[in-house]
Amino acid sequence: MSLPAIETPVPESYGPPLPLAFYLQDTLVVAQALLGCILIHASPEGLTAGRISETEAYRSDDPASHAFRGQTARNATMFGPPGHAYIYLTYGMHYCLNAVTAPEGVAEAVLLRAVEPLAGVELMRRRRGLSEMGANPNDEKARIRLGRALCGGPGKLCQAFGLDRTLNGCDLTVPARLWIASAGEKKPEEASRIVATPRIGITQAVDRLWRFTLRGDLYTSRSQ
DNA sequence: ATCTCGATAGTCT
DNA sequence: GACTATCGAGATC
Repeated sequence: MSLPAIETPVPESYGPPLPLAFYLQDTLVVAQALLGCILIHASPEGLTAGRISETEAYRSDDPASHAFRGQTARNATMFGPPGHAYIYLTYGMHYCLNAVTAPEGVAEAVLLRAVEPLAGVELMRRRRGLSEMGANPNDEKARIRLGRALCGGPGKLCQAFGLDRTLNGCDLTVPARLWIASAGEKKPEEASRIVATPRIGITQAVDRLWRFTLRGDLYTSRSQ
């Protein structure tokens, strides 16, 4: 699946796209390593970007995974090559974005649940249908409130970024339309901030602590 | 702060 | 026909 690339300037600080090898690490490792990386969508309407703040891992041996009962038309992308976007509609009205992991044929993925908006906030606000929201950039509390309203949840994030089915299967390792950038070298102290909690909205395998956030990061779908 | 519920449509049994 | 990797509004504590 490939849509025409959108030529648009992207801040150097976002770093290069994460390479294929990144997505071939263990899915639990990928889910944690994606925290702090930058999700970027260059759309015809403009650029949106955000710092990934909440993820969930879905593995092949995992009753909560769409792919647990085998391949179907919906989950086919999960069985495809790693480093691609798996986007699906849930509850009849919300899209969810995943990064496919594991070698082709092994259906695993990481759900992106929340990001901190970095670029295209006005566009996000329009797409989310939010009008004026006291967005004084000097007020930290207000910034976090706005960030969570825009991108604090998997469905919100997809709406704010303008992601839908047409981007299902998009190659995330190529800076053309939708990709994930490294944000530069990881600070070693970041690893000590990772918090593992139960995944949200599932009824199977709730004992697996495969939802990941960074301690102190408030740009999440809920606290803790 | 935490809850309950309705919206809505595609997917799977 | 049941279920869903969600969200927002409204009620209640």
